[in-house]
Amino acid sequence: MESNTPIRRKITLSDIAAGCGVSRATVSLVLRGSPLVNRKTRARVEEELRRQGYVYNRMAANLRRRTSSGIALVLNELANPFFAEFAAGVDEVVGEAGFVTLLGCTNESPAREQAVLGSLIEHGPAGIILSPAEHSDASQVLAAVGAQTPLLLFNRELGGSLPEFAHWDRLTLDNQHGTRLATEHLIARGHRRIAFFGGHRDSSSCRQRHAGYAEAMQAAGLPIEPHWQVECAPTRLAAAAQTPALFAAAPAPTAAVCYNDAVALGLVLGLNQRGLHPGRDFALTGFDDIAEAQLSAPPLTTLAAAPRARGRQAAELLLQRLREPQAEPRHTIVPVQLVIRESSCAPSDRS
Amino acid sequence: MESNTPIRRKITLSDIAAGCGVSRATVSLVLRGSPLVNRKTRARVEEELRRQGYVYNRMAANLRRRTSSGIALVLNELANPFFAEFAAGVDEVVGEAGFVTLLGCTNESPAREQAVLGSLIEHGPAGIILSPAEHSDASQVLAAVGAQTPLLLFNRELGGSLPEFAHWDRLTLDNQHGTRLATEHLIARGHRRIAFFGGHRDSSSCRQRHAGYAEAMQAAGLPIEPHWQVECAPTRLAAAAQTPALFAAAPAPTAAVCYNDAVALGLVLGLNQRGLHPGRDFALTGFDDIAEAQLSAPPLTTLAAAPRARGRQAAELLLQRLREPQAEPRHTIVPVQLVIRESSCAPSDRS
DNA sequence: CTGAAAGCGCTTACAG
DNA sequence: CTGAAAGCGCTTACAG
Repeated sequence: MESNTPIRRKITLSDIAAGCGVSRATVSLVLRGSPLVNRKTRARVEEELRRQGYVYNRMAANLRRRTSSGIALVLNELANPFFAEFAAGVDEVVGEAGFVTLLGCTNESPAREQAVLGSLIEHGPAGIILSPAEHSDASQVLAAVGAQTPLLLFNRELGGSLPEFAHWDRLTLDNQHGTRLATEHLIARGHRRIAFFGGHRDSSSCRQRHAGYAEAMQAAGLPIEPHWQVECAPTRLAAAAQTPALFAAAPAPTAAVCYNDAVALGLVLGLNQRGLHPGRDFALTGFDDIAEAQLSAPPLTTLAAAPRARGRQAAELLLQRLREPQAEPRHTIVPVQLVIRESSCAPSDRS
Repeated sequence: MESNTPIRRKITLSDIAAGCGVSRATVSLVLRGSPLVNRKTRARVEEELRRQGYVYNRMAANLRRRTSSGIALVLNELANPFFAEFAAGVDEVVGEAGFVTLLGCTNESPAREQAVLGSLIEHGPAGIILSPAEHSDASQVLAAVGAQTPLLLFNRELGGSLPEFAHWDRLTLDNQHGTRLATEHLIARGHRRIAFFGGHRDSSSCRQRHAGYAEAMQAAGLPIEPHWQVECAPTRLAAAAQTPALFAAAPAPTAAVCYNDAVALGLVLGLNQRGLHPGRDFALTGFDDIAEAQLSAPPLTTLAAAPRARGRQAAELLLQRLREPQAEPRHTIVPVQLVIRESSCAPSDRS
């Protein structure tokens, strides 16, 4: 609650009014571009604003008008290039609309998420874009932000049940359809023993991606061995370390649908360590199309979500909500695009 | 100047005061943790705060106290992983100190930088951390932010001369020393024909990195051929496209110090296209140690700047400045660490 | 220990 | 077309 910092005296409306012999009201009308003000008066005031180097105090104006010019952006992880691109997209649209982005990172900790939301909400943002931390809970979030402030949920579902009266919009990727495409692609190339690799099953995006994989396998009448479904943290390191689990029992898979690109790149490392050449004797796909994907060896077949465009979209959805507070909550599901590169081009006949 | 959005009625101090029969002043004292309030009164007020779901309006408080709880973070490029990590570091420290981060991206455009700074300054931030856009000019920045708000310059120098009365702190990487280390490393491995590849000479960091290279070459008594100094945009694509320029004339270099990792990875591509194997028949180094560096083929020898730590450091320097507004402006130069990986291990005898 | 009053910098009916 | 007055939600001397 503490920890602010004094700032030095600044020029105010009163200084300008005094400086050119009009009332504060008139200066305010000039600032807000009102047509009521006489041209000559306006010119005089504008000259004085320039002369004294006036800077508008938007916080004071917001207080008086009971408005807000901030949009809070709360991310589970900013260092991840996917979210960095997303944030850049959000900030573009937020800025174009004359708002300012209030940033908060939670580092995947629901406790930090509570703290961050609590701090941001005190600044009275017009709306919130939240990409929840893993295991973040709907009722906790509601307690932190209240039901007044419009909120857009991005990327993940919240745990617990979303209270009816919280009209939150959602923007999510079509995870399930994405991995279904990837799996069908591998099947079309002749693979029959396909693994699902990486991620934690308690994350909603992982469950959805796994479901798309399982769906495609079932539709093709292909069985799924238990040891083809390996969980691990969604990082390169963890994925490299877990690679042996795929080959712990016979029959070994000839291909893998990975939870995301980080996991896929880790699997590439793990395969290399076993003397396998991904793209030649093992096929794999990722998810996200991060910058590294097209540069890795081999280049990664993956699912592109266009994170910057998603950021712009998220901001636009939120701005729209601000315009129509009463409209029905919307759930926007974004299709995801299969980008075919060499990593999935291994033949399946290496059985 | 327009474009705000109405928010619904919220619980205020007056509601709480009325709700438990005390004055607004008393409630305020409770909120700010004053020891003046009777225990029983405090308990009653706190209960009422909870009951009504009060949320503190920090903007109103800031206005009255003439304080600010915002730190503006203005970045030339957020999508770049280096700056994403940096931003995450800044936000950590800013949040820990009870401030909130106001984000603005400029996408390397001085015009957008002006707009972003203009918008942020209206929100009265306590301080600003600015990583300038290329070609951003000191007097422009000063015009946008004024001399009142403490500003910390990160990463790049501003064009034009910095007015004396703007006491801006600076935090920069020791670019020159970094590339000197890289060049010396290549020389120690026996290379004598070493190129400096990528970047634009009108960026201050590029000039500094080139100077470190030239310094090491000169110290070793090695000549520098004109065609070993190739400029290009600091992207993979541009670097790949410019690779042939290194080999346009004899004698060809056997190694290159690259402006940054993106350029180095592009050079890797360009070399591959010529049938050369970096790390085997050509040695190269990068700068930044981005995540891809250790994963590329071959892994990249590079200079690590630890961007998240730099972000924390930048925020701490700014907070310190807020505590001591009158202290002398500081220029902090951060050493950068040589991380040796396979890309620089090509022997030099392929002449 | 508590309350009445003034004021942060703005905006907006309402008169004139 | 312009000004006097009230008020956004808070804080802080100042009395009592």
